[in-house]
Amino acid sequence: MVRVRMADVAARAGVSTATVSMVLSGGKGKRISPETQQRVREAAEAVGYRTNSVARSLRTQQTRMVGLISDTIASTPYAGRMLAGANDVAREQGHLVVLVDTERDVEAERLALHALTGQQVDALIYACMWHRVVEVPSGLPEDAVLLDCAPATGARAAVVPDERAGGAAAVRELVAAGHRRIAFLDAEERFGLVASRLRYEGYLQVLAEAGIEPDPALHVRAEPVAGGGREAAGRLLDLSAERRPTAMFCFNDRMAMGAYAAAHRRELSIPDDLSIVGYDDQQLIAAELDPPLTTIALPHYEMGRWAMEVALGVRQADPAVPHLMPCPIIRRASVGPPPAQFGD
Amino acid sequence: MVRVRMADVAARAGVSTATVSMVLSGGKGKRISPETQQRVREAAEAVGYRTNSVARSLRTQQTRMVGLISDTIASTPYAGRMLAGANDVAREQGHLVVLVDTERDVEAERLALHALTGQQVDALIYACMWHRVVEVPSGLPEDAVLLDCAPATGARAAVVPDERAGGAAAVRELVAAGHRRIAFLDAEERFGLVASRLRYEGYLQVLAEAGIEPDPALHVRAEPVAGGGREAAGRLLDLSAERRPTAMFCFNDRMAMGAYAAAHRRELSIPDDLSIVGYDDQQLIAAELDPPLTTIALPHYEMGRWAMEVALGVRQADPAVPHLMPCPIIRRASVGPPPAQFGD
DNA sequence: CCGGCTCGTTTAATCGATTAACTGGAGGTT
DNA sequence: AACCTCCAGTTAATCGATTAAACGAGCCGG
Repeated sequence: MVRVRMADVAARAGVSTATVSMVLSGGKGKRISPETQQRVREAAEAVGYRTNSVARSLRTQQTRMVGLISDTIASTPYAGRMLAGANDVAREQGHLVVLVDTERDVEAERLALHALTGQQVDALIYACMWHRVVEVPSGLPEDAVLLDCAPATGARAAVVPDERAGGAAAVRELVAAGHRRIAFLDAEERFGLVASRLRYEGYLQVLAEAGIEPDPALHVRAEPVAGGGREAAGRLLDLSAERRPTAMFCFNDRMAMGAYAAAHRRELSIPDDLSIVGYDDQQLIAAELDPPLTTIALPHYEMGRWAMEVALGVRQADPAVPHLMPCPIIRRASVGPPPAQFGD
Repeated sequence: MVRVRMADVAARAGVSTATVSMVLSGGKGKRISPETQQRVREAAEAVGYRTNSVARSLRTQQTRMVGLISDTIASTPYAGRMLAGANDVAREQGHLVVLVDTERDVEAERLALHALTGQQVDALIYACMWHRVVEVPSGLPEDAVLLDCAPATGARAAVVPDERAGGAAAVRELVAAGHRRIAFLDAEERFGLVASRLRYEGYLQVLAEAGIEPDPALHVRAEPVAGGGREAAGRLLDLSAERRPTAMFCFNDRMAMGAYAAAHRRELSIPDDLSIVGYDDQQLIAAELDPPLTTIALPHYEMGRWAMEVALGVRQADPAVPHLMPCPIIRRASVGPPPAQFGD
């Protein structure tokens, strides 16, 4: 590939490189006569000139690149939406995203940080692929933005889903449908999920608002996968009629998928006999269950956007406290009124 | 952030920048005395020097960055595995990945190409998030690698899944279990899926090998989602006993999920009454169905690796024909022998 | 004692664009 | 006529590293 330099354009247009630069890099500074501009542009077009951003970056000290360090691109299907949000904003702002996946390896993280700062990126985003509290790696610049994680110590611009409000919305949906015996199929504590505690808080809050005494027997824990959900839902459905829940709020859509299986196995129909709300709005699951699952969406795309907007200075952020991104409820068909014998 | 230049290190070590450069950029060319090397390294460490790769890139004409243009990061959960494969190789080779998502917009594609070539990336990968034939965008360098797509015209290094072999493996698994009436739940033609045709070819090939006359009634098409699978599977299961299939090969795991639902609704047990094989090994679906789904995995990670290896010259590729990456079968629990009355 | 050879290091050109400072000439003012 | 002001563009320094070529000191052989 032949590289065309600015000098080549200048020569062809019969002007200096300075003139070419001024014409091509927008109308700042001195004004160049329209004829000359025209001539330069034609020359550039003719020789197929493309400005070399490495050289420009060296001179201007900005690369129009943003580093995105993430712990794992691979293992979750959420990643895409978050990247998409970040990427969209980057493009809108004329920036490129440089992606590094550290696979949760501290050494890899250090190297990535070196590589990116060496690369003179204009901004940095540190992303987790599921909501958690992180020890900020040393060497992470002050103005880096945390995406889907909150700093264990210190103040940093950060954005996380508003899990508490999401949990509340889920339960509120069930309360509104008339349910009073609402179970929470939670993740086991050993997974140490921030989301687990917060969604539970939302659950309790709405029960309190509705004047429903929480029944500890309805807060069950299992592994947050389909199998765990099936097993936990099974236990609940095998309770005596008066103790059995008429609705379940599941920690995630996979558990909800398991709850569907448990209900079907017992010939219970959703939502006639049992209402279910999930969490995550997992692509290819939630919408495809039968009936489609009412669930709370994680705002990955929006968080990705937010982080990139803050990183590029398009939006201000208060570093003192993580920004809470709302988790909208996605109403589908898994919630209905409780069965008649439980109605009012 | 104070920027430390090589000159600062040189000053502190009492040598020239040339010496610092030679010490720091590996032991090529002239040899520097061990004492000086030591001194330089200490100085660099002391002032916290980090080489400015923009400057280096300008001089050496290589950026150690690889551009990855993809049509949609967002809409599929596969993307992650492909990125992960590419990213891993890039890291092994000391390169960074610059990601651009064009969202299938031709204009965005053109801009991305400009941005990346302007950025002087050392290599380019053009990725699709599902297997298809693409019109290679004009301006894509000759040595760019195509990932999960084949060029409509011209010869390019490219890698795609071996769908035909995958389809064959799926059907062979069923034949081996003793099935003779094997349905193919295909995607509708209007989606124009390359994979559809190839998997069907694999299906036919294995039937032929096994001496089974293909029954056109067992090749049904539907929308390739759970609902389509449910409906198509339902139609097949409602056939008379002697026409009904004992096994189904589904175009993808979502359709398989629908087939499960159809079977359950008819009180058929998997795999006792019906065997099912899917395709994609979709995370969070295949393994979580009950029983876990036997399926064919799309080798996204491996294709990502392959593309990056070719892009970086670690591996040679024949541009004349796309490289076919094997799709391994993932055996779980949805395949068994046909029901007794159909056995031999 | 001098030319030649190593060895370790420095000098200086270079990559390609940006931009502050300057220039030369047209036109205006007093 | 002398001086100022614009205008349209040029000159040259600069960003920070790499590297071919040059350099000087020490050593050896004749």
